Amino acid sequence: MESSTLKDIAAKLNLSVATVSRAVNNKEYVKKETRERVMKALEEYNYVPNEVARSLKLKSTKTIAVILPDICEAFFGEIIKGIDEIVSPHGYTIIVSDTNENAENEKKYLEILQQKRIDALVFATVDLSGSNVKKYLSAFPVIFIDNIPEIAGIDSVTIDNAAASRMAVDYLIEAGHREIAVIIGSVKETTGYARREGYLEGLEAHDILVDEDLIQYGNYKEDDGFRCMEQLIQNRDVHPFTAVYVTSEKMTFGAIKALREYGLRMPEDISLVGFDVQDKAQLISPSITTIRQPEKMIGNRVGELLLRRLDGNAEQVSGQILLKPSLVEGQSVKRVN
Amino acid sequence: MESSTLKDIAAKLNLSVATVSRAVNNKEYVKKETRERVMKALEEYNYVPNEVARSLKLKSTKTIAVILPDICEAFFGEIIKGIDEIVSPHGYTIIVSDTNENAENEKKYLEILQQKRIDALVFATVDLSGSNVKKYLSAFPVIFIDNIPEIAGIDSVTIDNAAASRMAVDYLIEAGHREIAVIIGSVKETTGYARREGYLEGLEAHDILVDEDLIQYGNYKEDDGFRCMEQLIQNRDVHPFTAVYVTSEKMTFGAIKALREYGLRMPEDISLVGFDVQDKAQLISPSITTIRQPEKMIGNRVGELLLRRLDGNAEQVSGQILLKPSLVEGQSVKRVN
DNA sequence: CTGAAAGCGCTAACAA
DNA sequence: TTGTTAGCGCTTTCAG
Repeated sequence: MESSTLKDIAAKLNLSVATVSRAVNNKEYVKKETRERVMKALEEYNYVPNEVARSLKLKSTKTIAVILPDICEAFFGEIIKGIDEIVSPHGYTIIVSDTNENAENEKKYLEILQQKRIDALVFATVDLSGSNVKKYLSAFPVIFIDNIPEIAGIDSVTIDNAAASRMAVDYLIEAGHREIAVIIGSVKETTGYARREGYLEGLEAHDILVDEDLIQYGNYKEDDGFRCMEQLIQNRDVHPFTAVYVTSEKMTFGAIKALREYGLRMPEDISLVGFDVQDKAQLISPSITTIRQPEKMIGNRVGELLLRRLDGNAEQVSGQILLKPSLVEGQSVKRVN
Repeated sequence: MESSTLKDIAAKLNLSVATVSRAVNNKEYVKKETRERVMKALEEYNYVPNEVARSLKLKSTKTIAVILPDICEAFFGEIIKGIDEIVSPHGYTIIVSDTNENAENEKKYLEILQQKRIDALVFATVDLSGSNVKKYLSAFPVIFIDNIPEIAGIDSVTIDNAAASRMAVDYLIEAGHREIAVIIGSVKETTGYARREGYLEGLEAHDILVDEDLIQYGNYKEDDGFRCMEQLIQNRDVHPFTAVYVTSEKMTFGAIKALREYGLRMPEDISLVGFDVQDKAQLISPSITTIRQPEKMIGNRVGELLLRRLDGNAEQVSGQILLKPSLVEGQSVKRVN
């Protein structure tokens, strides 16, 4: 059946659109009897509110966009669920855009989303400089996750990445390792930078000298992990190590493949601590000791921050929320000595 | 900088909104010089088209919704990417809703999305009856994926599920197995039904008698896989089997866990063919022989079908597109005899 | 080639 | 308690 408009309903009932609108939206100043007549007509004539018209009038679409680099990563899925849990009871809908890790696509989506008049944005950017997003910061609230660009006064929700590295390094040292390599992301963005800091601090705290050649830089992809690990393995005579800490899931997988390819056993020959490794089926063996982020909680915090920004009761303290990571013990680290 | 409207621009330039609109939309009947003046002003006064107003006027939001049971499954992620690849060049944006495998949430989202006036829907439903979606079939084009409810004349894109089962069974028989158990979804929806048919056909074609007790029914979740496998194992004296075919990724994981728990080795004691198993890191060992769906291609076909429906050149033949699954060989099947 | 005017469906003063 | 009116920003006839 064709759906009808407020005007249609008003005509059928010999009322004004204003009155029907009030009834529909449960506003006051509608006689009980009138309200009932309207409610009945709504059913009868199949009224479906037009959210587009509503948005135009109210200048709010009740829509929150999430831009992320790869929708296939379960990590982001959990975050989205976490956000949704908080904002959907308030009538907000989430729309997701996948950039395929491509900064140009980010630019494209940013533009489209502004045209669609989203109310707010949650952004996991791959653009370290943040130059693309700058011009939108005044158009709608933006909350960064995962990767925080170097811009002053922005909102973000992440784990304490330095602390994460500290946990990994401390754990390895505790297990008796002292020659600890690391495969890390670009230090040009805050995430990579903080993870590196934590690693350095960890060594320092235990009076271990840093060997710069044991620090390899990748770009979070599996190939990078492979390449970095390969590099480490090849330099092994000059720069020996017994353990490696890899700072992303994909790089962890790549690193493990390199180990295999070079016939190195894990953990017998090399111990490994990964990052974000999600082994939902617990089928990987040996199971991997890994740093984990509280995805759901990240999503929840983002949702709460979002609501605060959208309420606009504007206590505009920029919120750099840091959550605690955890270390999940597997069998990929060998105790030595 | 505040963004401005067509009206603002028109005022600044002493033109009518109509003319400015024409210029902005690259329509004809605009003097070249005027067009240039407008284009320059657009920049200068920071004009951002209001897609909401446009949608209201044009009665099209250029938005395609995807409702799915769990956004964390990479399977759906790939499909979304596949759809996006096709439709985004035509100006459509995708919005994703995650129902957490809950039919009530499907209902909720269906309603919201209709209010938001989406142009079309791609639906991976968990509601076998399809009763929730029926009333929306006339409101916008709906294309079903993954799980096809029993409704006549709907569009869908799936793999040939019977053929998939045939492949799995033929493969096992070829490897010398004749006592083949199966863990399958509900046969009340077409997917489960077809997968069962394929299994039965496969046995029949090789003159193997069907033992109904070797057919276990679950609901696609990991727990179901575990429970079904457990059942099979416990009945093993009376209903022996050397191989099992499991028809979803989660159930496959559950089944493997049950095998482990009961001390059965794979493939030495029991051979297994899984479904949809995505071992992106190739870290599971032994690697699992599995049926795979061509996700990207499913997405592409959905996108194409969508465009055809949206163009509305209305060759309304309902499209039940069937794609070919494939079998990826791993090490979970043992050759016998 | 350009402008005036209507209207998409809704909300919110303001008046009655 | 209800109706009238204006207007959100845009597209599109139709007239000039």
